Amino acid sequence: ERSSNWLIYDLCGIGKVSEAYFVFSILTAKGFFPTVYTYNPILLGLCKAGQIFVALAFLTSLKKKGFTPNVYTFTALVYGFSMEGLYDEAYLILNTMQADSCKPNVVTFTTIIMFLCDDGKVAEALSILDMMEGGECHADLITYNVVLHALFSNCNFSKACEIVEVMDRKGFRPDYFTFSAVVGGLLKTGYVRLANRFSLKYLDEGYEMDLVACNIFIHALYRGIGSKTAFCVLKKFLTGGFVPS
RNA sequence: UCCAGUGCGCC
Repeated sequence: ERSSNWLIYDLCGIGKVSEAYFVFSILTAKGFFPTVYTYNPILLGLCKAGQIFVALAFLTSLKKKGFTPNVYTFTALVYGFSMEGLYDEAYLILNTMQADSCKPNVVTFTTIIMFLCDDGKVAEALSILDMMEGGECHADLITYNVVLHALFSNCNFSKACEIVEVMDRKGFRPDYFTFSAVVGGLLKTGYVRLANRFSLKYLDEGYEMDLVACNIFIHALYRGIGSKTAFCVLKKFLTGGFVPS
């Protein structure tokens, strides 16, 4: 049964959700008992494919058979609704999931926040963040990264500074997601000099680095300080064992 | 213990 979950998980991961569902139906027809590890990946796969209503119907049928959803299950639905811009429905899930003794967690809220931001509804996203800060479910680094990404992409620097101060006060260390969100936003909006300063600062402080961050920083340096600096940084990465894509 | 959320570009 572990390996069937595995197969279903991998099928969903490569976008073959109907194949995964097919495997699921065969297995259950043979008397196999699915768990959250079996159907959650299918539900999320459906949601990511824009099939939120199929996912809903599937969940209804699971519940009828006595299978229990968990917070991952509802977070998948929240993902699906938010992705389609159906925020009222997403909010409704937050309330109705309590009937299945599930409470939304930081992932659930961060998911809505992210889609609201991408949809230009940053003020509404920030109000959810405020609500979290006032409640028992606190924002984590990913939540802040998502919000900073939106604020820097929209040149809302004053609010961004507030957030950075809150992060600092709470002891959250920025990571390469934070910096690529910040530098990427600055580059996109034309603040090349600022993007350079952030890049150099991050590089100086010897934080962790990955390919995406490397691309962004080299792009920033290339457009700002110039190709020489960018090339030096690239060279440093290459000799450090980085494999460019 | 096997399930969920964040960043560049290409498509």
